[in-house]
Amino acid sequence: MLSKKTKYGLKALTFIARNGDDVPVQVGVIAKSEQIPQKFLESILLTLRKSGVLASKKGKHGGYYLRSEPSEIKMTDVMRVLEGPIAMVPCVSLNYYEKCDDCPDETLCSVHKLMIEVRDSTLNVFRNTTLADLSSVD
Amino acid sequence: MLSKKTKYGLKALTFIARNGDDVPVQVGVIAKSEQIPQKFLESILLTLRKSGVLASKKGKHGGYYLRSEPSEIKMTDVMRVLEGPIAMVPCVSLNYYEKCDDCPDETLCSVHKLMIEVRDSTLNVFRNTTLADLSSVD
DNA sequence: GTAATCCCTACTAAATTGATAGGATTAATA
DNA sequence: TATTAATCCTATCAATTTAGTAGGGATTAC
Repeated sequence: MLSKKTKYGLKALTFIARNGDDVPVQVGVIAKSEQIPQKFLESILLTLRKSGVLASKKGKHGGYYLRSEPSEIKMTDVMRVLEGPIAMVPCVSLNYYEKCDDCPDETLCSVHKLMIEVRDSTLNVFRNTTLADLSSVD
Repeated sequence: MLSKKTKYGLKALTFIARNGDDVPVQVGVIAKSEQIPQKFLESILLTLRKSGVLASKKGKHGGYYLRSEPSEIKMTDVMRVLEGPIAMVPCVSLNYYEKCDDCPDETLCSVHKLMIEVRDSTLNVFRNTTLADLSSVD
């Protein structure tokens, strides 16, 4: 299951992208429009900022804005920040690889074999989708 | 993340498939060989039996065996039983569809759009992979 | 009838998720 | 400079899910 965190994060990013990049968008505005608990959304946007996807402006008339063009923001990056590793098991993760305690030989492990396939196909989607694709109304 | 339940279930199915279909395999044998807590594995194999993937024989010299040929057991079926819906959100699930409370219009939802893609690519893997593929040693 | 095996229900500890609370910090503007 | 409106940060918490454990009942081979 997709976590609420990721769902809210994607919705918020889409909202910001659709808004255009002239002025920063406030958390409160997004929360109200997208029906997201404001405090929860605050923490989500904070992690997106810390990870470099979003930038922010503090104080009055502050808010969040995209650090790059929507077409430059890949889902691989966004999903890794919000949802964590794309691989369903650490032993097939590109960025967070970890050997299984049990598995004596990965090449013989059926789970490993299957999860490599799943990882690759999912990765293929995320690599070829940007925030611009999500934000377009087609 | 893939649950342990699914991981153990897949390993057990692979073990049974590799064993050949002449005699039933006991839970204890699988648990020992694959380093899976026996009682936990018992409950997993039970759900696989109830869902029609496995069949069992009770009593002495009993155990579990495949109900069909490995090449006939699709990962779509196995994964749905073990891990639940393949879609990451209910609003893109083929078998467990549910409308989002928030989303007024799915066609405008960016999360929906992205998750359709992910679902399709994952489904493509599971539809084209059978237990025979997992069990082969190539 | 006894041993081995699946079957079933109930319980539980730990981790994760989805928040909420309260305030500190920063910046615009009157 | 005081006020207001924002982000930023830390801590806490209830509910749910996960990953098991416990104990015994039912069935079958021998």
